[in-house]
Amino acid sequence: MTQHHQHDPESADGRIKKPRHKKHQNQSYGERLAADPSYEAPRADNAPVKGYRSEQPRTDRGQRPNRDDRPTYKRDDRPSYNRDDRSSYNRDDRSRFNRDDRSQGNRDERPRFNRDDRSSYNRDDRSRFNRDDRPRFNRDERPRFNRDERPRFNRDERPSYNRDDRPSYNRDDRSRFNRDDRPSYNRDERPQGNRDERPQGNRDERPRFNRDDRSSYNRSDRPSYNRDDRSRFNRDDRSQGNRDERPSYNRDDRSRFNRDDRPSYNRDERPRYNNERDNKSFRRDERVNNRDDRRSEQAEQPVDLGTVADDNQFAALGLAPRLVQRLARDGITTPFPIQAATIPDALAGKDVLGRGQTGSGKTLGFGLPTLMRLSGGHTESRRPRGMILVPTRELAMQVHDALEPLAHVMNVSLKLIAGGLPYPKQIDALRRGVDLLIATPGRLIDLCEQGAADLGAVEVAVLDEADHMCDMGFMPAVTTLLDMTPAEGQRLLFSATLDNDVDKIVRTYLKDPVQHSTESGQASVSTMEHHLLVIEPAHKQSLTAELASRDGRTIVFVRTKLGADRIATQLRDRGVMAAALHGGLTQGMRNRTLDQFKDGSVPVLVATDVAARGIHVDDVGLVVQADPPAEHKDYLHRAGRTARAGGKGAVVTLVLPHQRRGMIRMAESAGVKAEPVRARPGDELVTELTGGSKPSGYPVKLPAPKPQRFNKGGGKRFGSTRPGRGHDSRGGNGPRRNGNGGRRSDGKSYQH
DNA sequence: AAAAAAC
Repeated sequence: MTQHHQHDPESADGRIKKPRHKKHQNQSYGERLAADPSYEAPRADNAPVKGYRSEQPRTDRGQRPNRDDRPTYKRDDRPSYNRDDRSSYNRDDRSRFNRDDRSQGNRDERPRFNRDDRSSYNRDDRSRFNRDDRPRFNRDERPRFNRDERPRFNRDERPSYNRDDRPSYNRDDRSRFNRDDRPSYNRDERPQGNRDERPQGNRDERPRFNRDDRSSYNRSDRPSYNRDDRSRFNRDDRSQGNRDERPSYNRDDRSRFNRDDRPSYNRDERPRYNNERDNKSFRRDERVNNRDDRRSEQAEQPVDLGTVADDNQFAALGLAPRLVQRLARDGITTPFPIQAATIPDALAGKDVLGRGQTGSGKTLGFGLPTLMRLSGGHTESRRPRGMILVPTRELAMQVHDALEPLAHVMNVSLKLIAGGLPYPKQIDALRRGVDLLIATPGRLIDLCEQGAADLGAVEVAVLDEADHMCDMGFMPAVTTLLDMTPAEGQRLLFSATLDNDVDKIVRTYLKDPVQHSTESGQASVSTMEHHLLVIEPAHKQSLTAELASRDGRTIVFVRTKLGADRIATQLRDRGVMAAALHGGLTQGMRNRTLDQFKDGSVPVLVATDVAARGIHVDDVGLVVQADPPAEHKDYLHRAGRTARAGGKGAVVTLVLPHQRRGMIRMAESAGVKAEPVRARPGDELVTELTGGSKPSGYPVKLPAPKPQRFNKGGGKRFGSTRPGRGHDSRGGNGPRRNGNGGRRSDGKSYQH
């Protein structure tokens, strides 16, 4: 920029100068003043400067005086607030407010406010507001609410509310309750009740209540309540109740609940849960020894898992035979594309960036290499060597359950670290030394801060659903945890989509990552159909109910937690068995609801986006988005709950008119080919989607939770030592609220 | 922008 540029806004003294108007650009001030005498020359350099640089007193500029210049606030100088100096507030000197001297204010002389003379407020005299003349609100002409013509509420005609006419409530007229006429309650006049005249009631003559004469209440004569004389309840004489002879309640003799015979709940013999509790010793050194013993023992005698077919492609990826055998036992013999792509690289120790659609098998994609790597190593107390981070507790459970049998054959111990379940077990497991953690961020950070866990030995760190983990809210937690892991460790990052701030994480934490994207980040499952229904707001409820009343499993997605509760209730009121799932419920409720959805007793799940990602339930035939998703990624995640594993599925999005444009754009970016269609309840399209079944209209109730008798704690996971409290590990009454106590971590309150 | 994630 040249020094004398025409538009250089800075003048020599550094003040901002307004550029001249274009029209007068070539005129000097003199010339312009000559042409227009009213023209005021612009401020010269010595002209008074306005604003804070001005020499002008602040008060002249309409500002309050500077602190030191303000005289009026000095305590002793203030004239007006000194009580005794006030002139105008002196009570007796007031002229205008002197009660008796006011000319206008004399009550009886004021013309306008004289009660009876006021024209406009006088009820009967008002002209404008005269009751009978108002055209639209004329009281008497309104047919239904006309005061005097209403037959039922006319004051004088109502029989029952007239004070004096009411027969029954007039105190003195009551016939039945007249004090003096009541015969039976007057103490002295009762014929029977006179104390001395009662024939039977004479204290000493009454036979039946004589203390000593009673037969049945005589203490010594009662046979059945005498503690030692009872025959049936005599402890030692009971034949059936004898502790050692009762068959069914004897703890050790029960056949069905015999601890050692139950296969699945026996802690020590369950094959899949075997990891931590093998040893009965509580002394740490012994436990460690036992643990090592177990390892070598199992290594010597591997379970016979069947043979590996020659063409098993998992074997070709470089996985251990035992792992391949275990997979084959579950019928998993052909790797999904994402697995085939990432497993070799991950096994080679490289950092991997995996992008695959929901349901594409990402869990095994990172799980198998992780287990391979951790197998056979040595884990110190509190220093796990592997960590898998997931965004929701449900997902953590799912990953844990999926990897558990595989971890078992690889002799890798793993532990679910998530909120909502008791600390002690997690802390114990860590202290004992657990190889692999599957964790949600909050609890893991908590445990690290407590000193229960140390991530300094983590060789493999996995981030599942990375794009979600890189959300604004999650990012700090995730970076905190990744910062605690050694930089030279291997990092695997898996996600359906790789946008958001994923690249920030990738740049910071991954070394030369190998990227594998098996599919585009778009909807490409051919067995999934998409429908955008443009609906009237008033039809939303009934349409949702119609769609959800179909046979088979349905997930209804809504935007907010309150919305989930509300719609679930509405659906049940209309006869559709539905339950809400969101993060505001107790972990126990969340588990129960998900279990009920999985076992089919509740076919409709109304969920927030807590269920949008990763949750796998078979045979969800329809996803209804009662509220459109916030963005296209959410659409894909939600849609991914249906048409899993090659099944068929439909996604129906209810779109309100004002959401139409945004929804079309979203569908485009999601790669969904669907035209918005107008729809109302009962339409053919809706019938087609639901198979024609309609909600019954009769309210239904949620199934009661299964009675949990011997399986203490009430569930297959999150077992509490206190029966009856479900999974809620907290004390106290009332529902457990959101994990952070009903308060958001960002300090705002929930608003809906 | 809500939801999720710790007591």
